[in-house]
Amino acid sequence: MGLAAENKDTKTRILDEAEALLQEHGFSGFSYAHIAEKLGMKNAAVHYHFPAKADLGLAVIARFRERFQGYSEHLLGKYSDDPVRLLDGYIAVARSFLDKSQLGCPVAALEADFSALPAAMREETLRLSAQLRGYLTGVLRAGRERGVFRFDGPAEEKALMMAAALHGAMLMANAEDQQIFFTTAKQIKRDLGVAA
Amino acid sequence: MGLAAENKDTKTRILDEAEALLQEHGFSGFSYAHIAEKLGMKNAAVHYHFPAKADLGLAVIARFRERFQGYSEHLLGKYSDDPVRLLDGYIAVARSFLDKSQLGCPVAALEADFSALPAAMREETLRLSAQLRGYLTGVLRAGRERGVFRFDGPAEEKALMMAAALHGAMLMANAEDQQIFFTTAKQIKRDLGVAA
DNA sequence: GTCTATAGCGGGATAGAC
DNA sequence: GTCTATCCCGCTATAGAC
Repeated sequence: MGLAAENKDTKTRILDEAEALLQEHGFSGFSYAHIAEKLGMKNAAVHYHFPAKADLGLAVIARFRERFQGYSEHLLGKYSDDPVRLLDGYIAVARSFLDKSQLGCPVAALEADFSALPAAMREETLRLSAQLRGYLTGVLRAGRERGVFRFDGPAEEKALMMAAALHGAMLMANAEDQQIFFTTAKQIKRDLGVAA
Repeated sequence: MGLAAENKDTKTRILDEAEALLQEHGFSGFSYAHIAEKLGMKNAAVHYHFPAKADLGLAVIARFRERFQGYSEHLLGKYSDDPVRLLDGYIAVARSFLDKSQLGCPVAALEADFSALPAAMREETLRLSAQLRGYLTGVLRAGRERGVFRFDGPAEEKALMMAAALHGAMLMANAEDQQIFFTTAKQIKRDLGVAA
C-alpha cells in the first residue's frame, strides 16, 4: 500500500523464515544461508534487506511485539468478562511455538540463547518478556477477583511461575514430545481450579 | 586410586569447565578453545582427553546422571518420611544451575540446544530428563498420600508441569534476574499448599 | 534486488614435535 | 600430556557485476 511496499513481500518472507528458524534452532543456530536456501535465493540477497543479523533479530522481535499488542487488545476488548478465555489466548501464543503459526512466540528461544545476543536484542527480549508477563498478571488478578481462578500469593508471582512453566514446556516439547506442552497447559489450568 | 587415576585431575577440571560453559552458553555456545583458555592450556590438549565434542558432552551428562543417582538415593534414604525435604532436594538441583555448584543440572541447557546435538547426546538427554521427572513424580505421589501436598490430577502431570516451570525459570533467571528462580520455586511450593 | 566472489574469523579436529 | 601448526568448514559481512 505505502511507498515502501515494493519490497515488502520478500522482507516479510524473510521475517517469517527467520522466526521459524529462530524457534527451532535458536538465534545462533541459523544462518543467512539457511534462510536464503528456503527462499530460493543467496545469502547476499538477505543481507540487502537486513544488513546485519542483529537487524533481522530486532525486526523479528518488533514484529512479534506489535502482533501481541494487537492480539492482546483484541482479546481484552472481546473477552473482558471471561478470564478463562483471556488465559487461553495467552496459552495459544505459547502453543504456537510448536507449529510456528501466526502467533509465534519467540521469547523462550531468545532467552535460551541470551548470552550470544547483541546488546540491543537483549534489551528488546527483556522488554518483551515483561510485556507478556504483564498481560498474564492482569488476567490472573482479574480472574481471582471474579472468583474464577483460585491461587495463593501475589498475581505477579503466580504469573511468573506460569510463564516459566510455559517457556519450559515449549523447549521440552520441542526436544521431547509435543504432548508435553498440552499436558503442562492442562495442569496449569487445573491448578487454577478451572477445567482444561 | 585406580590405575586410571594419573590423568583424572585434568579430565575432571575439563568436565567442570565444560559443565559450567554448557549451562551458561549452551552446547553450541562454547568451544574447546574456551575450555583450554580457562584451564591455561591449548585446545589440542583438551582433544587429547575428549577426542570429539560429543564425547565431552556425553561425559558431562553421564557424570551428572551418576551424581543425581547417588544424591537422590541419599535423599530418599535420609528423608523418606519428609516429602518437603525431598522436594527441596530436587529444587536444589535446579537451583544449582544459577551458581554452577556441585549439583549442576544441565538439562535445560541441553534441551534448549536440542536440534544441534549429536544423536547420542539427544538420547542421553531424554533419558536424563525422564529420570529427573521420575524422581519428582514419586515425591509428589508420596507427599499427597501423606496429606502433605495438595494438588489435582495425576502426579505424573503435576511433576511434568513443575519440571517445566523449573526449567523455564533456570533459563529466565540466566537471562533476566536470578530472583526469578527463587520466586518461581516459592510459588511452586505455595501451589502445593506448603510454606516456602 | 539478486547474483558471484571473496575477505575474515572462529570452530572442530588432526599430525607430529617435544 | 601438552605444544605448534595446519586443514577444512560454516558463518557474517562486503564489493561489485548484472
